[in-house]
Amino acid sequence: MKSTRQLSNLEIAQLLRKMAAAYTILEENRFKIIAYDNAATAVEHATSELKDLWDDQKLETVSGLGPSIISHLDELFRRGRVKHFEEVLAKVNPAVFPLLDVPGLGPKKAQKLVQNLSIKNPQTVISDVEKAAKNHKIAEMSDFGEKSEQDILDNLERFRRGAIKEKRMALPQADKIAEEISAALKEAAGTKIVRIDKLGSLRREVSTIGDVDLAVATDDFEGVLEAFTGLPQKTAVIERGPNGASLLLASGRQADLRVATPDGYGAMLQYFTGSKYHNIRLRDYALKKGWSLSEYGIKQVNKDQEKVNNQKNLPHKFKTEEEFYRFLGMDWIPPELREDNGEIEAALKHRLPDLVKLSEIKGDLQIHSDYDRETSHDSGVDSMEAIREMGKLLGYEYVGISDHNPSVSKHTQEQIITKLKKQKAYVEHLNSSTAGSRVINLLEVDISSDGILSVPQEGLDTLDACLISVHSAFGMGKDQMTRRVLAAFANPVAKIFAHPTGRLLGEREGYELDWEKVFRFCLEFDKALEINAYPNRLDLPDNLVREAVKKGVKLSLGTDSHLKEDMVNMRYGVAVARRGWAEKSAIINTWGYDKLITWLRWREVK
DNA sequence: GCCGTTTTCGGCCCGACTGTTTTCAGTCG
Repeated sequence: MKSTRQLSNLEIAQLLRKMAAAYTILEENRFKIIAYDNAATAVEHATSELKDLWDDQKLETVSGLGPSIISHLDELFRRGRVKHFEEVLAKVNPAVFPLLDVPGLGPKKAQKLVQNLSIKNPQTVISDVEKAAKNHKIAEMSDFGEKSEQDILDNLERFRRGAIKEKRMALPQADKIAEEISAALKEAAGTKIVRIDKLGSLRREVSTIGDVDLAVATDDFEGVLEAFTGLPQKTAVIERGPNGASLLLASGRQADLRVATPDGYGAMLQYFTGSKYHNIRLRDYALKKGWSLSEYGIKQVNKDQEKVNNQKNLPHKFKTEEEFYRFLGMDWIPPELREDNGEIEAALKHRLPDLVKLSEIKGDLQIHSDYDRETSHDSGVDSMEAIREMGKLLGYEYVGISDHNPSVSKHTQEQIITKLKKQKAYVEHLNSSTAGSRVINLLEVDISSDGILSVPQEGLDTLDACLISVHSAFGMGKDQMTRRVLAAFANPVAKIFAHPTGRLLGEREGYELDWEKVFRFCLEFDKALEINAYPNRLDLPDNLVREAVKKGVKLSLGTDSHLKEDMVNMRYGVAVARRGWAEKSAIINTWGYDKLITWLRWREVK
């Protein structure tokens, strides 16, 4: 089965959302609208490409896709278009759709605007609306006024800026801001603070973060909010309400604080940690049990609808999240799992995974040293000795030194072999003393565009093992790239595929790979995929980690440090692993030295 | 249109905020 065009999950989700918006304007049954919206969300969150699921006739395994939408998607993959969708969309003025991306404008308001202003052209609608607002045409319209006209102007302005910027931070950057603000707030508010936690995507350790959200348990809301809004890190106070406040920071980032009393803190923490989809599913479950959830606690749903007579229905309060989840009959769910990916079902059955912990990591398997400065890419700045000392400080049994391969343009094959033989002898010399962690003799080897490793076999054979990675020709198609990588990975010395998607957060999408094939290959030949903990990589991404974990593919953690101080970034690699439901057993860095070195040095018989 | 640990029919998340309203609809997170 071949479709005319590869449709990404994101494109499909956008199409479904467009349908939901169209149905909203056409005043379809509101639950049908919700169903389309939910389907869009389900597609966005799917851990596999929908096209691949369709190929395997497994679309119905995605919760949120039912028989009707699946039949439409079937048509979409077969013919590249859906007749029913086209008919529905044809009934809606196409100029509404660009407006939906403007904050504050939804389907209803967008429809009123294009209708009243007689706009038909989706290409010009944004500037047409802007012009109308400036000429005070919008304030005259019913359901709009002076204020909403100005809001539209402001939001169009934000939209223009946002369309260019809208960059989320990498997790480590957001984390650093959170640490700084927390420390300053503790300093300023002192004993008024009973507890302080991160919230939102930051607490769930998502790889990219929008705003920095914090929670404080206190009996003195005023005092804490006063301290927060007075922090010297701020450039402006954006908002200040009774239960929270928002600051603009010098970096242009926003920091939000929510406060709650200690006896109700658990429910608030749970609510604002999200994710939205986790909470929706949780409330849906609770509702069926007769409970209604909110940031203030859990209260009984009044079946008889007579809430008027029942003003005493105050919520149960929860000091901790553990109590909150226990009340619902489930285990406490680690924040990293709260994405509505099956964690609620697992928590009910008491079968949540025992997620890998930083303390279980016994070494770092990608570090660059200054041993050889004529490498194909950046060398590190610290010596192997300094790195192994740092390893010892972090409690590691071993450190994997994985410098880039010697530059091919600056060396002959013979010179590369000679260098690597020397390196091997040097590592052996280091390991003859017990000054720090054991050094593992690795190398990060470039995969050339034709799938050949940039080091001759005799050089590779001096190593304990090598990591392989793509550092050039990113633009090739999925099939060609998969062949390239697997050709290189077939070398018995190649044990770990480093930063496998090649993405750089906020800078570059990864290249495309046929993940089913890569996973199968790893299982068949006993290879590992890296979770690279470098701040702007965090690669493998969490959704692919989840797939790898499900299939039993081994994972390797490496910080890709070029400075020994960066080795502390290991915690972010662990965060990605945890978001992918990885237990200790999935990660080769949790093995002791003997087991690991045996695995690395093992060469399959060809 | 989707879904099932009280339902294959009868439900479908919660609260805040905003602006334009005389009691609520739309949007957001």
